[in-house]
Amino acid sequence: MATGNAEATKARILEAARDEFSAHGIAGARVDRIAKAAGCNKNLLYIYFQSKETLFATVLEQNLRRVYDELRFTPDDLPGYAARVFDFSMAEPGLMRLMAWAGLEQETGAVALRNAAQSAKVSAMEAAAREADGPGARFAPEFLLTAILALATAWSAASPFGPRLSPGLATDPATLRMQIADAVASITGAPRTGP
Amino acid sequence: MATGNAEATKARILEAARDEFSAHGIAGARVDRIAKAAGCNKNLLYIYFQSKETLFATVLEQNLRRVYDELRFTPDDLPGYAARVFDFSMAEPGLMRLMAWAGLEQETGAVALRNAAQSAKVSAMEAAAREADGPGARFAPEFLLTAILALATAWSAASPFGPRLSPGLATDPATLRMQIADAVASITGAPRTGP
DNA sequence: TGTCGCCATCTAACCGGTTAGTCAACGCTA
DNA sequence: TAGCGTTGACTAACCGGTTAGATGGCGACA
Repeated sequence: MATGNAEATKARILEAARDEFSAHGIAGARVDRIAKAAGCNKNLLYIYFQSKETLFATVLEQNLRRVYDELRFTPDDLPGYAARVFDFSMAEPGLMRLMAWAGLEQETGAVALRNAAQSAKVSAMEAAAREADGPGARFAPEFLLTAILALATAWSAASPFGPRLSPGLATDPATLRMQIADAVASITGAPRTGP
Repeated sequence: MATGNAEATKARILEAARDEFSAHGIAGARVDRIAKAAGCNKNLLYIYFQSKETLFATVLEQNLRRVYDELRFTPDDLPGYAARVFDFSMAEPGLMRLMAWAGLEQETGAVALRNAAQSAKVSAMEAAAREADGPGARFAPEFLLTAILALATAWSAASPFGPRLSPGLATDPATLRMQIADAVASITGAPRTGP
């Protein structure tokens, strides 16, 4: 582990940092723990990333970008999008928690990224609505988008309402997924996939 | 401020603690700041409440109880309930943040309280559904309840999706309230209040 | 009535462990 | 040997929690 793999070390640090921040937030995270988990010295963190806050910002941005890359937005199939968001939120509880921490702490860094993603989606929804000129949607795109995201992530690890209540008898993900898509369908007025 | 009003001092501490915890969470909160804001000595906190964690638990439970007292649950008018939850979440952003922090940190104290409230509501919904024996609801009560809460609080200060995006052009609360109630109506199948 | 002692309330100062952040040097590779 | 990657040792500040004591109202007793 001597030389040559600075890039690998950086990646290891980012991964460890992701876990630590996801578990404890910025204020609760311990730099020593991150270094230990990454199998390197604490000082490396400060050489590669300037500070704890910068490290968090980097981790957040990197993972947020992953979300936007992996989650294709389909303005003409919002129930399907909701289902995919749900899948993602269940597959990556750590990432959900990370986003929740970032929201609570006054983390300003990723706001721009999020705003851009949001307005892109809103535009796409407007375009889709214009194309299929039906009866005119009941809700504005901004409202729908937030509602869909809230619904799709309501059962994730970061939500105060979902998993912590009655942990044993959690509905199995498959039916939950279907119900979410169904609910979104009835809000948007889209045709339901189920019977 | 010498003697006699221990009760008042305790209340002042609890208020200051609520603000501090709401702003910074448990790990980020500073006991010194709480004491200063409460206008008393730090040691009093440790006399009246045993530790920082206990103080947080006390603050949380007190405020959670307030929620359950002030928010009447109406199983036969879920859109109205959603609207009231929304109003509450907008009127008390600090409390929303407090609950979000408690969810992220592994705060176990208030779970029992919440579970009790949840199952009471689920029972009430089942009873209401049995009484008005319509076509049988599309969704199970547990699902509906979580969905409603997620929707109603999606625009609160604690939500990652709502207010932080496009802060200037936030839809005004009145229409937002109506839209939420409307969305809940279309999920539950309840008659809509609007046209 | 004066005053003595008691107890609840509250405070200033302190403590020891922890934490973010730094520094000077070492080894490996080219 | 030049330099990047890496490290152990270090520090200054911070922070939760503690200790010893000040303040002042109040009842008991003479």
